[in-house]
Amino acid sequence: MADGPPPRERADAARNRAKVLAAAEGLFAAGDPAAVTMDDIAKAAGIGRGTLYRRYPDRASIARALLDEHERALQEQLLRGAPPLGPGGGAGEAHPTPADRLAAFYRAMVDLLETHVHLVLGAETGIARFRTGAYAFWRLHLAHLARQAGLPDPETLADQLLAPLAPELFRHQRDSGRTPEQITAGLSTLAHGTLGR
Amino acid sequence: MADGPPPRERADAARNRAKVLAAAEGLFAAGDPAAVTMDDIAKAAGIGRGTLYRRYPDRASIARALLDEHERALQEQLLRGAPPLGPGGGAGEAHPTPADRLAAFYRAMVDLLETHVHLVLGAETGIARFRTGAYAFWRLHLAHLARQAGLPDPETLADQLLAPLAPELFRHQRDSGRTPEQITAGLSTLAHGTLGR
DNA sequence: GCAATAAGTGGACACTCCGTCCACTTACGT
DNA sequence: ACGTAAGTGGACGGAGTGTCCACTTATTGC
Repeated sequence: MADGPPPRERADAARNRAKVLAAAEGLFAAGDPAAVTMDDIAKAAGIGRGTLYRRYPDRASIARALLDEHERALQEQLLRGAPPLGPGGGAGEAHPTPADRLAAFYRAMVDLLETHVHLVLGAETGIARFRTGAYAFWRLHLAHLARQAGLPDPETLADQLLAPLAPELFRHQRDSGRTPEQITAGLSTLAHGTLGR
Repeated sequence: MADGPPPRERADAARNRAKVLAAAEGLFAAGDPAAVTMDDIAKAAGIGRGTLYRRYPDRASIARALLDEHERALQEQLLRGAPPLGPGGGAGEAHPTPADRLAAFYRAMVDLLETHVHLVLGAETGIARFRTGAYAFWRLHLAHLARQAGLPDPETLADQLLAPLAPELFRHQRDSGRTPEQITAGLSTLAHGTLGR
C-alpha cells in the first residue's frame, strides 16, 4: 500500500502548466471570469484541449490554483499573525476582542478581494463556494470568534457573517461605485454590532 | 407614440403558458433548479422549443414569473402591513424599532425561501440577482431602516445585510441540517446587533 | 358560417462548449 | 542509443442554446 516515490513532473509538462496559469490569469482579469472557457484557456496557452484537461478538470481548479497561495498567506496570519488579525496574547501583546478580530478579518478579505476578485469569481460559482476548503477555514474562524463573544449557535452565525464577503456581492458593490473603504466600513459596523460594542 | 389597445392573448397561447408554468414549477421543485434546461421545460409542457422561447427568453424569466406574486405580497406587507413588518403608527399601533422591523423582514424572507428556494435558485444566479427589481426593493427597505437607526452609509450596509439571505446560502444551511428557526435566530442576532439593541 | 389575417406553433438548423479518447511525440533513466 | 512511460493535441460525440420560418389555428368583421 506504500506509495512509490512521486514521479517527477516532466519538463515539458511543467512548461505547459506555467503557460496555462499565465494565460488563465490574463483571461480571468480581462473580462467576465465566468465566461472564460476551457477552450479559451487552451488557445491562449497555445496547447491542445487534451493537454489542458490532463491536469485541470475544469475552470474552477485553475482559478483555485492561482488563488491558493494568497489565501494560505491570510490563513497563516489568522492562526499565528500579530493581533488584531492573529490571536495575540504573546509577549507584550494585548488580547484583541472578537469584534476587533472580525473587523480585521473583514478588512483583510476586502484587500484580497480587491486584488483577486476575478480569480475568486473564476473559482467559486454559487453553491460550490461552500464546499471549498477555504470556505471551511473562514467559517471555522468566524464560529470561533462568535463563540468567544458568547453568542448562541456560532456555526449558523458564522455562515451569515461570511455572506457579505460573497465575491458576487463585492463585485456588484465595486461596480456600483462603492470604494473598498466604504465596504470595509460597513463590514466594521456589522462586526462591532454583532460581536460586541 | 400612443400604444394601441393591448392585443388580447390567444386562447391556445394562454393554455400553453399555463402548461409551461405548471411544468416548470414541477421541474424546479424536483431537483437542481440550475440544471433545468429550456428543452426539459418544453418537453415537460408538451410544446416545441420555438413556442417556449416566444414568451420566455430564458429559465430565469420563467422562475421569476412563478415567484413574482409571492414577492409582491411581501412587498405590500412591508409598505402597508401591520407592524413589526409594516411601519406601524396607525390607530393604536406602536412604532416598531428599525431592528425589530429588520428581524421581522428576515423572518418573512426565511419563510418565503423555505417555501420557494427552488424558484429563487431558478431565477437568480450569481451576479444577476442584484439586477432584479425584487432585490432593488429589499435593498431600498433595508437602507431605509439603516438610515432610521442612524447608521452611516445605509446603502452599502443594506447590501451587506441582505447578503445572508442569498438563496445559495439558505440552501446550503438547510442542506447542512440547520432548521429555519436556527437561521431566523441567527439573523435576529444580526439585526439587533447592527441596528440597535 | 366564412373568409381574411394576425398570432401562435414546433421542429430543423447552426453554433458553442464540454469532456473523452487515442494515435503520435518527447523527455528521461539506464 | 534505446525503451518506455508521461505527455500532447486534435478529432469526435453529446448536450444545450437561440433563431428561423413554413405551417396551423383562433379571432374578427362581414
